[in-house]
Amino acid sequence: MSLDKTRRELLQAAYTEMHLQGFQAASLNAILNKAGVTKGALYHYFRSKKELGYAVLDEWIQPYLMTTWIEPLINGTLPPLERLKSTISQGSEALGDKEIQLGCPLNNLAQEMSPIDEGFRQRTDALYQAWLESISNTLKEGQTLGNIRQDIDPRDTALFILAALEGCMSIAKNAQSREALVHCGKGVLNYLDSLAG
Amino acid sequence: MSLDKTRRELLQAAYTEMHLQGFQAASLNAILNKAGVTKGALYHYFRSKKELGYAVLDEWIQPYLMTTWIEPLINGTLPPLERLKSTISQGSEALGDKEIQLGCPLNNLAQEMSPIDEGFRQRTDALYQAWLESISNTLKEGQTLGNIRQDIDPRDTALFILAALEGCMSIAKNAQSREALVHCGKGVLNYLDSLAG
DNA sequence: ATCCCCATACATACTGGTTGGTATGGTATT
DNA sequence: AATACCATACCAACCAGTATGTATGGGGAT
Repeated sequence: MSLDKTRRELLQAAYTEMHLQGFQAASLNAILNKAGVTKGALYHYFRSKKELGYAVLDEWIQPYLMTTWIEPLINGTLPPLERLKSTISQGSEALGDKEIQLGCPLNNLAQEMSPIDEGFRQRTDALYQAWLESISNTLKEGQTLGNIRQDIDPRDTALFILAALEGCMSIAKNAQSREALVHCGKGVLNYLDSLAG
Repeated sequence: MSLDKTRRELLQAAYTEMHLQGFQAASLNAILNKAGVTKGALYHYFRSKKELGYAVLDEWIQPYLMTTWIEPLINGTLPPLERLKSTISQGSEALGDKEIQLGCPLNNLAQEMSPIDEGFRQRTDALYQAWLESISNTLKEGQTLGNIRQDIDPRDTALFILAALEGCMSIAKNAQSREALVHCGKGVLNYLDSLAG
């Protein structure tokens, strides 16, 4: 019976290294060092570097996205608009300084890999679609409840909110500054307020 | 007398390759092939791959940013809010399909390199600051003219606009879709309209 | 005008190191 | 005994960078 401990440590090490260096620049030897195993272990569990990268997306980044950004929108008890605002606030505040400097891992991979590898692109796109749908549904719910303006298109608005969020992360990453993230996040929250109706 | 034709072709080839693959994954040999020269030429004009990357930012990306995104804000004759909207519209429409798929070259480099190389980070940050200031000044001008709301902070708002713009580019890049860019851009323009006052 | 001098502007060939990937072998578990 | 699990050793390909060679053209001396 296997607990796949080695596999999990490989995934974690790969995630860390990819988050720091990007996928292409992430060295397998560096990952192996960090995980404390050797090439034999790696190629026992994964057929190639690319499949390791796919697994990081499927088994590491996706769960994080679900639990801290999507599920609070689905399962939350607050009114829709407040639920959106609190999810964004909490998600941002939960970020450590290092995570701000390194940026959103999903966005990083999407930006780096989507033009050059279809497998990565499909995965990142699927995650964005799920995220988008959770925001869009929350907006729709607010519209039926009557406390979100009726004249906005939920999908377009959700797309814009998502873009603004990722943009804030990008700005903060480049400025290497939590303050930039806070200022930019304030803009997002102000925009959300403008959706009340 | 030298027209630095070789140097310019190296810069252009490096820009293209970096735009497609990213800086780290851009192969010098691929750049040399594309430019039609050899290593001797490259290392005659640039001391290292990194300095070539810096030069691409300084001499290729910066001019593009200035002429199509910043100077229209400074020299434009439209009223401030319309000037912002038209600059954004025109800048977006000028993008070819390939450029949408490959994303904003400034954002690409910023995302990839800012956590791991201070030289890149300083350059991309300086460009973002210049961009930010041009937007911020346009907002201020609108406030003094009275057709932009007085209760918004120009710098914070400019930061949010910039984040939203870069976010739209990111979303469109990952979706590989001009339609996504258009929908998302609509959100930006709507937001800008909400600043009128 | 012509010779030399030498810097500029590249091309060619090569280096040590790293890359992702493989082949093989051993060991523990079932 | 067979399979899962993983370490070691090795590979060709590629990497950025360097050492060296060479063609060219302009400037000064004659």
